[in-house]
Amino acid sequence: MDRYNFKTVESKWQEKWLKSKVFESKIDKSKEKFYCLEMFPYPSGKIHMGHVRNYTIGDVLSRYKSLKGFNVLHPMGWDAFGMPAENAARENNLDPKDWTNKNISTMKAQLKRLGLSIDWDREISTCSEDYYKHQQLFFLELYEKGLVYRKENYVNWDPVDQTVLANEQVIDGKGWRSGANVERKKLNQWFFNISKFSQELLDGLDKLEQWPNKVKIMQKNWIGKSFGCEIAFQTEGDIPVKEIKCFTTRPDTLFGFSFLAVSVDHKISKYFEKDKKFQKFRKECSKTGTTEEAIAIGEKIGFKTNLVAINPLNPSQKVPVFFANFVLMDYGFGAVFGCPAHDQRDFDFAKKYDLEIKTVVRPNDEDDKFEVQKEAFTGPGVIINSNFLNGLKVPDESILKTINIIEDKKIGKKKINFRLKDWGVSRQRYWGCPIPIAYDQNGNIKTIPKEDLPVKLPENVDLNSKGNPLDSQTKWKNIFINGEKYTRETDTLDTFVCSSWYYIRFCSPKNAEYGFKKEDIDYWMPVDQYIGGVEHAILHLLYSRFFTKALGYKNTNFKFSEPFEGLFTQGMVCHETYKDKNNNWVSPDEIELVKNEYQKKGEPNNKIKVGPSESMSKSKKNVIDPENIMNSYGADAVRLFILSDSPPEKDVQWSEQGMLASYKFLQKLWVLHNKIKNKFKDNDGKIEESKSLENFTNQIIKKITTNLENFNYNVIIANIYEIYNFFNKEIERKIENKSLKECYKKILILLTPAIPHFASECLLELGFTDQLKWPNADTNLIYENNIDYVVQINGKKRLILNESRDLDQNQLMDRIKLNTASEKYLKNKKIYKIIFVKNRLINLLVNE
RNA sequence: GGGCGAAUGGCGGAACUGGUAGACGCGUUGGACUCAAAAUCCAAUAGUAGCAAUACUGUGAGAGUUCGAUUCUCUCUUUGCCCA
Repeated sequence: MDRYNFKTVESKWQEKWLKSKVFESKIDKSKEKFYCLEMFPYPSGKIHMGHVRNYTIGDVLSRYKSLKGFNVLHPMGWDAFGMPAENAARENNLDPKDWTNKNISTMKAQLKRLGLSIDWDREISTCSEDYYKHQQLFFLELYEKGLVYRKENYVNWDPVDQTVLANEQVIDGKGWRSGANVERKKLNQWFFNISKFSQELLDGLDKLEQWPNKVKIMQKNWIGKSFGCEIAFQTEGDIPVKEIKCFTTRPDTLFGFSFLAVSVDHKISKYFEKDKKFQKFRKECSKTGTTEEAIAIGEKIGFKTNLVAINPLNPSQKVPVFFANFVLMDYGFGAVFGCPAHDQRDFDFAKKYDLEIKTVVRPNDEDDKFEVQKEAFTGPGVIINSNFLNGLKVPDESILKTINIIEDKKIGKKKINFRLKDWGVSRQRYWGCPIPIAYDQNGNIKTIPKEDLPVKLPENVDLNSKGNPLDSQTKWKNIFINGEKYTRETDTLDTFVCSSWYYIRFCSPKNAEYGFKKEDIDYWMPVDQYIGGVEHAILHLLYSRFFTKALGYKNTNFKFSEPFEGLFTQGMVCHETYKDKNNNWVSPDEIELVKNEYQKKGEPNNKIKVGPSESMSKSKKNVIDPENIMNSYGADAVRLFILSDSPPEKDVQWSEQGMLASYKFLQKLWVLHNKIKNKFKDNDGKIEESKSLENFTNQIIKKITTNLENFNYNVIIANIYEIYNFFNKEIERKIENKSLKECYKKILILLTPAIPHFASECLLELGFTDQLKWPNADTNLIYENNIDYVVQINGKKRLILNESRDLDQNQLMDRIKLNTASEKYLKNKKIYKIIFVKNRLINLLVNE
């Protein structure tokens, strides 16, 4: 008997699948569709284990749904624009396009080797003109709908990458890619008006029942709806400003007012521009980033003006007006009133500048003499020291009533504020989608005529120039439209724009006229199951939701409002980290185990320190290359291992031993398969002996089906091991041939989603070449006539009785009394209560 | 500081709507095969006591609800993620 040769089997099936186009998807209205999508990869060079995990999970689902009779769409493409291409091209003196396309072909071959059930006819790449020309058209359509605009704005500037970063691309005040300290800079930028959809994006979350709750909560927090009111404060001073508007969520603390703080970018700053001290202060402020986090952590500093603001509820009170670094122009009106007793930031500020701290809220369990001491009190309680507001319950009653009073007095009004800001999409980079805009001599915006699309990226661009390489492309930049001279926009679009609609393009990947065909998206959209990393929980998913809504805006033909019906976020692939005696990271294949201790290969005195298991990353060198693993063990074994060790939503720990075990298991399974194959030649089976086989088969069908439906893919692998253990014993007995054949065929179909090459080969060997269907569990065959009844005495398990099913309480009691083992528990004792659960257990409560 | 989640053998992890805790795998130990090793196969494997049948303890800690709690409620500890 041969060993299982994964090399020939796997490549044979991969060719076969490709040739017979089994994964090609066409609209078929007689069938229910299932659109399964995994987040498409960035073509960075080679696939990594994270991809293997992500796409294996998606493949298991696609294959399962397919066998279930769904018309499955399972496409793949490339998120091909972006900075790594530009950087790599610069370092190696290449064209980003060549670099990217080379990576794509490498990675495509690797994905094919994994045996994924992908419809490669639908492959798309965001850097191809066929893709981005439609994106440019969408841009113009959104511009016409008023959802795109240009404005001058402070931006997060990455001085290393020489580009603008969105707030969410700034982490700890540093650029998410370069790690450089982010600066503030004023630039003209293109924006998508995502904030117009704030409420809709928030409401839409409630309907996404198949999304993980934590992702919905993250998005909700990101959108950040807050309810409060705007208040106009009258001001006095020697500059011509009579009023400053503030937004607040705590108008009820207005009697605790002790200063008013405005952003350095507030319009009143123009009266201070000549002041040297103010200039210095402003510079100081620009050092702190613009993120909320940077502001919260950073020191609160202020610049006192000679203005005073009047408390509208208490006109005799006048307080100083400050410029302060913790107030952002983006939030509300760029001005807040300070109530130190009940806001920690204000409290810190007041301590520093020696301002009054007046307590106006007391906790429920304190009396009216309560005073804020070391920190602000922000909890619920009762309003005090506030004249006509006294006694109101904080927060609900007090806020609503105060807003009513403020509205009555006409000093402000109710207002809802969102934290979500418009999406800045301009990037000063070459390798991105060109923005289809030009400017006339006076700088007025001119849209590129639609018939002139796409605006192609120029080729042979010098990437070594500082800043945006497109700036120096004069030939490309200067154009004529209708005989008039214009200059092209040189910014390109954030690559998040490309990934915000690719799921739509997959429905009509070759449609030349437009980004999609209505017929196609009406059938395929929305995506039934989207699978990817949780790191995209906010940005990519929010942008995609926005893009769908923007395309549907003022467009009655657009039928869906949410792109992803179901979302699954998988965990990361981790590996132990290693450091040598010099504290340098060492990769797993550079070390060896000698006498229970790790050392660097061939260097007995270079001991290795084993660090915690962390997400695989090149910088920590704890990476396992999927290609090597596939060469040694084959695709099915890798799939088996990556699914087996942890639930898919949690991190999985890569283990060489586990990987090897999966490989060995397939060999064992192959031996078993051959035993079964030989058994078919015998004909002396008996019908009675096939009962347990049928019972087991139907039970395992039920288990695997439920586990597939619930994404318990690690348990499915355990179920497959159970199959092996059972059949390996059962095969030694005499089983009726017909029954064995039927059951085993079903079993092999169950194996198909996880280990498709192996299962297909086994099915073919036994001549099961008809259209395969997912088996249904026959519940009649699952129920056994005998049940293991659990007998508890005073809640403790004492006996297990195997008796016929459907016994009632009295019948079961009789059996217990007949059982000699029960005697010692029941002799001389009085049963005062019996709890009986049919076909399961009986609990006898006895007195001593 | 706020929100969400997690905690089960040496390890990764199972356990349906509250009903036999530890499925399945790794590792470990013993055995078979072998000159030997690897591979393979068989067996054992939560802890304590016992030759054994068996008994007691046991799902981060403490309380509560219940005939019965890994599962529900409260408090706490540790930890992860997100936001501030």
